[in-house]
Amino acid sequence: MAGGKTRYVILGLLTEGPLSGYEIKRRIDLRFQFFWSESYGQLYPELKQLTHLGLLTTTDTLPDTLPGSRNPGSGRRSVRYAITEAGRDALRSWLSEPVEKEGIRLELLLKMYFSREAPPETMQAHLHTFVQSHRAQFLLLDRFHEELTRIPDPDGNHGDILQVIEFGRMSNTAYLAWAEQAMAYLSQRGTIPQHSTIP
Amino acid sequence: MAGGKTRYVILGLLTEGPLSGYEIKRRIDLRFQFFWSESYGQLYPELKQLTHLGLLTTTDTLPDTLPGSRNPGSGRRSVRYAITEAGRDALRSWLSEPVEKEGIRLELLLKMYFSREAPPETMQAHLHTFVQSHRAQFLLLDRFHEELTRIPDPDGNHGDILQVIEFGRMSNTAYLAWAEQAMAYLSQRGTIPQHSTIP
DNA sequence: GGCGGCATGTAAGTTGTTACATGATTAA
DNA sequence: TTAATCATGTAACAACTTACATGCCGCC
Repeated sequence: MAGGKTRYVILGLLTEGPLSGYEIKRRIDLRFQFFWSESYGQLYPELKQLTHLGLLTTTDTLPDTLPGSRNPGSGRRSVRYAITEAGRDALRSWLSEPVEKEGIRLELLLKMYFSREAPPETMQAHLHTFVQSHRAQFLLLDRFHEELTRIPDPDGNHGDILQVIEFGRMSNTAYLAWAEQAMAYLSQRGTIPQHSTIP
Repeated sequence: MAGGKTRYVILGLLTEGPLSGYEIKRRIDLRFQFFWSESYGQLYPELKQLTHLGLLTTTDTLPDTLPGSRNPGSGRRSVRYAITEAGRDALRSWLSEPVEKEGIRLELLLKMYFSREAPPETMQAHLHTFVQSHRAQFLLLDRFHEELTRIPDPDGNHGDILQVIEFGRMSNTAYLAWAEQAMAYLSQRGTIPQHSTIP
């Protein structure tokens, strides 16, 4: 009973307006990248099930349904999903339920913990990759933030999302600061051999 | 091919000395609590398999094998596992492989993102729980740190572990700082209704 | 005599990933 | 014409959790 959150990610995203499965995936990859992920193998079956449960409705955009299209008979097929009132209820009910225990798994820390078994260069390389990917995350965060500010927000609904971005920024900052420290430690450890023999 | 890390957690932990399955579980729960978790359902079958592969050896401590025991025939049964040279090789080889992409899933942020669908009190309650659990994590981190300093470390091998603890402290600090900010935001959002009507 | 901690294990079920299959459209 | 992106979907597999079953030991 730990999983099954895919459902609420979908429902939540659709409160912003109707989307296709592909678009949902893209939003998750771009916006949620630093705290969530979903695969098509989860997404599509769940969309089907949610529709079956009446929490979503579908509007199948067929090739020729686009009026005034330059090239008739064109236009990619796509299934757009929209949330129903029942779907909104399900989302709200989930929102009020307590957050389940988070099960984080950071392989980097596992390797750091056991790294006395390996030369310092190994961990330095891992940390380097870590730093790179978290620096890249900052850029994605900025891009998302920019995107958000370009969308008008009369009722101040963007505040919650801004908080999420803030989380990304703050945790990333901490991760990078730590990585720098750890790098310094490793280069120092590297110069000191097993047991210092004073000549 | 994403998982299968359980193996290396076991192998790594056993570099510190022989342990029973139960002790391994306990160490993971106490020391790795903020970045890793394992269940018995993973642990025991993996121990069996690793032994089968020759990466571990077992020493079954049977009730009457304790010499000089006050009460003969007593002593709990426990299977102690020790790492072999092949096991060490496997661990070292894994250490040198690149860290796989981390798949974090923070339900709290998901809820924060969609929280405009719920009253501010909901998120405030979730954040409260979040703060509590991360404050508790600090205590566990301190306990572990203390435990570590009590163990003599002639060759300076504890440095790597200290870095892991440092990660825990720094990220926790960031999480708590963020939570405070988010709390402040929510109480302010709470006082402002949908659209401010100036009388 | 019962509870909590020590200790080992399994079976069933759920969740999630990967790889594959398919095919249209657009731009180089 | 070929690669990239859009787009939907499934089957097989791997990983992981939960709940259960079992039993000893020491303490209150």
